[in-house]
Amino acid sequence: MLALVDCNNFYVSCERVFNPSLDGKPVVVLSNNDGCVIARSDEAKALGIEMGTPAFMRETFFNNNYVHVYSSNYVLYGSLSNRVIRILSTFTPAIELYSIDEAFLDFTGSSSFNLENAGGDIRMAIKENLGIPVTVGFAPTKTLAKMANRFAKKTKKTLGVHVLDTQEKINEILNFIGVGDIWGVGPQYAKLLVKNGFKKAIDFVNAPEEWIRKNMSVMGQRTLNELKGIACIELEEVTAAKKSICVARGFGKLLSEKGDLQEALANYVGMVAGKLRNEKLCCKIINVFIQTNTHRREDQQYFRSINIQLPVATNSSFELIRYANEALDVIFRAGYSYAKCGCIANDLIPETTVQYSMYDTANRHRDNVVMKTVDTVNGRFGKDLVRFALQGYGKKWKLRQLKLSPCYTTRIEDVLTIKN
DNA sequence: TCTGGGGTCCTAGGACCC
DNA sequence: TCTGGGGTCCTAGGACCC
Repeated sequence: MLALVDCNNFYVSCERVFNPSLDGKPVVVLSNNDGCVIARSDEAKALGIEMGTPAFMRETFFNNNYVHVYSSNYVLYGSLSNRVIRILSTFTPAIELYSIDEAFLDFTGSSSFNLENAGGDIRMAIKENLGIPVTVGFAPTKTLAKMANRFAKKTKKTLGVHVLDTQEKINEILNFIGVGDIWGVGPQYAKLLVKNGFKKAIDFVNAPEEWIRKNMSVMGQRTLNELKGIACIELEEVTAAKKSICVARGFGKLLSEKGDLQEALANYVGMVAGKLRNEKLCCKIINVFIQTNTHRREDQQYFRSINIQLPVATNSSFELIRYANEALDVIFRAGYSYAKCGCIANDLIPETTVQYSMYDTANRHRDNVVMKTVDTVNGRFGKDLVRFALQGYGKKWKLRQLKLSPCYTTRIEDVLTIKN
């Protein structure tokens, strides 16, 4: 049996841990740049606030309904996520970290104990130690465990735990859940399925396999098997090596000066390089892209990206910033209002297996020492004290984060003070 | 009349996930 | 004025090879 443990409204719950006055009130958390709603409390959902709603369109509504609005604080959420995982690890060592707020746990072989009780224990441990509410779904396959979890959240009767241990219980859910709520079926496939008469998950399960294979590729077929109880998606206890690392951001406002884009890009590339060093990886290819605001139909649109093949794989900030800047020279066109740019590192290899070149002109040993020192200094002060020239101090591109909560668990100045 | 077959690699685009 | 970011996988089509 597999369990899927999923934190309820995770980002909102994190905000509530350090601000209990938010309990029972409508709370939303916004995406980067305070763009759209990416997490909602139950009360916010009840008000009809949809996932992905642009915040600026609902500002009056938020004010009129006393909705508490927060910018996303990924440092805080990441830190609490680690603590959730630590608690989950005490229940079984067989665990896959699926996302910041979800984990699959394998209870195969422990069928002797009561799963309902085990689910209740998990919920209580995380609630009491961290103050975060979670929901647990048990089932023989990942896709069914997802479904059990979703069912537990939707019905409320289940007290946050649902176990799919008989075909009758599985059928009950398949009859209840719409195709769009199946894990692996997104909006496009949901539309296609409904158009062809498959409305509920049960219709999907009974659909002809050839039709699924033809219209939804092997992924659809896999989902079909998973729903029939045939496990096709393995538990990945070891986090797979990353295949790409990306940093891309919309700017706080539109930019048309090349210098401003250079500065933004240099900062994002610096972040990519930092992530690479963190994971002890180097990249052989970087992709740089710039784009205008696609929502503004009235504006001239421009999108362009370019791949740069590096002579020697690297994770050095100055080297990558230099290449990215050359890439920008190629793709930049004057006369557009740019809204976003980004850098993706591809073809990642471990630091230790970099193939050097006879014709290499860079002093890699020296560069590595410099980067290590920069990381140490910046790490100690918790911010980018040491910066590269192109990264500048203009910050015209900077994110809007007007409603950011403190980093309660990771920054000493932000630790809560208890009054006496 | 008849104009090969089998393979690899790369890229762009589309789907999905949280 | 303001519309997220970071990932994965699959497929089709084109270029190229012998």
